[in-house]
Amino acid sequence: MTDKKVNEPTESELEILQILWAKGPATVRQVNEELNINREVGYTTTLKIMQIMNEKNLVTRDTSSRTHIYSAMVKENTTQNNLLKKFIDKTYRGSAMQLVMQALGHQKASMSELQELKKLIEDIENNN
Amino acid sequence: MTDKKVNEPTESELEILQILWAKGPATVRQVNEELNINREVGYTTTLKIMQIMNEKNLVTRDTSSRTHIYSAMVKENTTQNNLLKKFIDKTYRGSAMQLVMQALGHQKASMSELQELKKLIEDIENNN
DNA sequence: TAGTTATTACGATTATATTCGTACGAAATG
DNA sequence: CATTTCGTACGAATATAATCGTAATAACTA
Repeated sequence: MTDKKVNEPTESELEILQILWAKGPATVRQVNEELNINREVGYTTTLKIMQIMNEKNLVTRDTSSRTHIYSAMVKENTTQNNLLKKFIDKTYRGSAMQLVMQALGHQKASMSELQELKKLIEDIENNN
Repeated sequence: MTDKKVNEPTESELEILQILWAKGPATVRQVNEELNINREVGYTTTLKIMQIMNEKNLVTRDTSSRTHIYSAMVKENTTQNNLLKKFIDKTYRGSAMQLVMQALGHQKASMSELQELKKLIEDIENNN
């Protein structure tokens, strides 16, 4: 058991990860400005959270120049999957299918998305 | 705007709702015993949370006898949908389809479930 | 009926996440 | 070079959720 425990990001941390995933490596200021599009957040607040994220190894930072550059250390896909698993357990008592059914009602899917989805289902059927 | 703000249950509250949804109306003791199957929780802890849930109108209680009987006031479906919407926004930047795709990888679906799912997709296609 | 047990109410404590103020120093600017 | 601006570090304050201890009293039991 030398594996590090999986550190789930908190809500604020996830918000910051989203920005880093979308924009790539960024400074605290850049992230903070991005956050402030939606809601008011103080600069040192963002800084502090990103420092904590660094301790948790959710991000790394390049400290070679005075202005540090932060990069996501966890992958979007992996993070989503971890959160999804937990969410399914807590909210759907483990039934992924039930979640899928409800989620389909949640958004108008494009034809191509539906095609893709059908193909995915075919694949699953064939492996059964 | 006379509508009450939607009160999302916290994690502990959701856990208790799950029990009430599954078992129907129950006493604090019954809920607490159920919770203790998985992890240790003090009786007064459960009591306190259920009292808070009552204030939030997540549950009602029959106080006609000394031992109060609690019932869920919110529907499982509605609660799941509210939480799902928020989850999709926060974790999948609003893309329900992406969540669906990932969720399908999360559980072996039975043939009948897959049938049901395909039917649902057909329906969506026809309404497009 | 005396003592034990069960139940509620409620405040206090603990845990965790979020927010922010302040200090300190580096860099830029006039 | 003095002053202002920008950046990090860090502790403290605040917010919210979760846990529990204690008091009061109703109900049960020997």
